[in-house]
Amino acid sequence: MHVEEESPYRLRIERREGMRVPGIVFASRALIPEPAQDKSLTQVAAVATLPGIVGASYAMPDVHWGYGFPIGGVAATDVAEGGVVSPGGVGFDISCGVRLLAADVDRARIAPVIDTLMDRLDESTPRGLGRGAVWHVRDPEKELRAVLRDGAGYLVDRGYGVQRDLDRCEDRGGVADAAPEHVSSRAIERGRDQLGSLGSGNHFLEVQAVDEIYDESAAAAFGLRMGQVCVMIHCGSRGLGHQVCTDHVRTMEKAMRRYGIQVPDRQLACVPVESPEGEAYMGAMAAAANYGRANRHLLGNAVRHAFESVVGAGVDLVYDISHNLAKLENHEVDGSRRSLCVHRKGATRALPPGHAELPDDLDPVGQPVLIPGTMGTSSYVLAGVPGGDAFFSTCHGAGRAQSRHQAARGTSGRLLRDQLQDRGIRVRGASWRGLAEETPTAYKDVSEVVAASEGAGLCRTVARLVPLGVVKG
DNA sequence: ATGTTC
Repeated sequence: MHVEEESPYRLRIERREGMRVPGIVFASRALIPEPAQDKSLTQVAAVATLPGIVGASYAMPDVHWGYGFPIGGVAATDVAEGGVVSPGGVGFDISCGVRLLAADVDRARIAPVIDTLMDRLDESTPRGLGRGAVWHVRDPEKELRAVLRDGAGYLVDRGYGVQRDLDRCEDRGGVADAAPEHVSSRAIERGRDQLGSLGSGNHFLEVQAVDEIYDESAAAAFGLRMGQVCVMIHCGSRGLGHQVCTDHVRTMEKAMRRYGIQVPDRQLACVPVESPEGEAYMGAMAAAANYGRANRHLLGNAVRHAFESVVGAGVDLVYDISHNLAKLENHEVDGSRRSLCVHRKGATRALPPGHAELPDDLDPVGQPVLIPGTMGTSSYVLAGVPGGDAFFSTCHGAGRAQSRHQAARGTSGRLLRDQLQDRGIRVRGASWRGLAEETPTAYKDVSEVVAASEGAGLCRTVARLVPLGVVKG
């Protein structure tokens, strides 16, 4: 494939057979995965063939191979022009995302109790495949439907969490047009006993400290100061979101022929946003997104209780943002305002200062963007900036460079835990195998990904966080 | 990512 370097951190894949728009990859050549084992640039080109796509098929610096769309992909379709929605452009883990909490305490003050704190978080964070959850209620099915409709707001009404948890959450804690009736009974059954659980894979809960501040005024507006203790939670919508994706991909595979849509890869199954199948998916996806926010909300609330009892410190939400979602947004395209379906898969929305959807206190600085690193490495807090041409989007994390199998072959979970603990990072794992698969050497360098994102004009860097202890899914 | 197989 011919990839031209337009400028540093901006590679271009020119239009050819079937592509409606070019491909734009915001990366240095060094950040592009090896094509022999990773077909992500082919996927960028394939996404460019989707009906109604506008601008370009974009990829972020952490791009790597995914289901249909690349992970790190951004694609927007024009709804009024027959633009499609594709579950592959959202991913199986609908509304997977990151929640960052800031404790009212500095790292020096928790040093004497950090092991106790990690033990408490270890106990209070259900994780691993299909095991338990924080949430216990009398009528789970009825309450689950309320969560699917209203998201975290329903939980605050019921006495879990506080108003700031909603003010500082994307969409104020819940997407408005969720349609629980398009979530199958099987999906609901899978989600019933998993609300308030981490899951597995790259999901984690980490106690961190602010180690570097690059932008004082933005950090202050976000509620962050040097040396402060934070908690980062990375998880998604568990089995419920997975089942929603599976159900609607199946429906679309059959329906798309009726709309005369042909795609180069079966995993790019899609239908017009404005079709019964498209609207059903959008509604079910929104419901799964509400489940995802409620999931992180409950885990964050458990963290708050752990800090209260072990440290005697309060914990405030900095922000909660998804990196696997499609949203209907208005953007200017070729000089006119259009309603677009913006798919972000392994890519984070990054609203600039002054954007109407920001809460008042974030209006002058832009939206916080939360970038989890890998185990033992830094994480970052970024902010949205004006301009950029990927519909206000940026990277979402380090991005895998090796398969899970490859990763596990190169190390062992026990060895990895010992290496991390030797560096003063407490590890509370779920499985040795899972730990080995998440070895930092299986990922790109998150600092390079962040530098490329800023260099490409997609965001600016606000703060760096370093890990003190990790509860691993 | 995922009751890692419909």
